[in-house]
Amino acid sequence: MNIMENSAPACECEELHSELIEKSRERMPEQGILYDLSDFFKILGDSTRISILFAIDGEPMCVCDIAALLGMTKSAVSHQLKVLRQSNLVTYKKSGKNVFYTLADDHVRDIIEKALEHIRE
Amino acid sequence: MNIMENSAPACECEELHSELIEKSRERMPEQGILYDLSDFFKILGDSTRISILFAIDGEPMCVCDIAALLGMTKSAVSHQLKVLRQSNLVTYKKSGKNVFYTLADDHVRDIIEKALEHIRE
DNA sequence: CAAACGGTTGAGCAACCGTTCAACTGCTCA
DNA sequence: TGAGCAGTTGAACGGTTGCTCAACCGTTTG
Repeated sequence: MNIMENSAPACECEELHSELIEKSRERMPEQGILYDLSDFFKILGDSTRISILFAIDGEPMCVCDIAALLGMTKSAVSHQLKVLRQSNLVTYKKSGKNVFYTLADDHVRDIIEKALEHIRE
Repeated sequence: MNIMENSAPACECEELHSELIEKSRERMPEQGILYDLSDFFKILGDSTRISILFAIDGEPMCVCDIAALLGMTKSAVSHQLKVLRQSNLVTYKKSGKNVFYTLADDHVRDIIEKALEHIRE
């Protein structure tokens, strides 16, 4: 089932340019992809999480240090690290009492870099 | 007298690796940039808005057609278009009763493309 | 072993956000 | 000129989300 063909919350207007709509429909990625995409950006759409990613880019850091660096509680940082873990943006390595977090993926660095360019334009 | 006393919302733990923290602090972009960055990703972090961007990529579309394509009300689409307009991700051109929206920027296409690669990995 | 510390977790709360609804503007055409 | 449609807007509501707080787990150390 595709969003485009659903009958649910219908548009209340006539289809003015049905050809345009049809062409656009063919170009659209499938719904699952769109959700994955927005979910991915949702993760990056929080200043705490972005900050964490910058913090651990370069050298692994433990929760306590990240918390100190960002001026936040361990708990708040840990909650966000969980989100980043679940979306595979970070990995970790336990070492005694500490847990060191690292960027999991170079892709993410690239995307953030491109977004930085866009912002500074 | 507490050593940990500082202006920011303090972390409740000792600074275990203060050198690491200092180095990381130097690498960090300034806070304003971090906010701009997360604000940008926040815009992309919604499936409706991402869908709209895909829809109008290629050929300009009017609100009514986008609504028909996505199975949403004109109102909902218009609200999201406002967000996209305010963050300069889309531009528009009025033509009679219609308003045709277009992608404002190639940067955005690039970023979404990179994110797509990441998701499919 | 018990105390201490790093880290995680779940519940709860407040702020935020996306949709709906209703009212409105402005353009077009009969 | 006025009916009708495209589009916008603001208020309101319901779901989501990020932080706090308190309790907890696992490792280290005295």
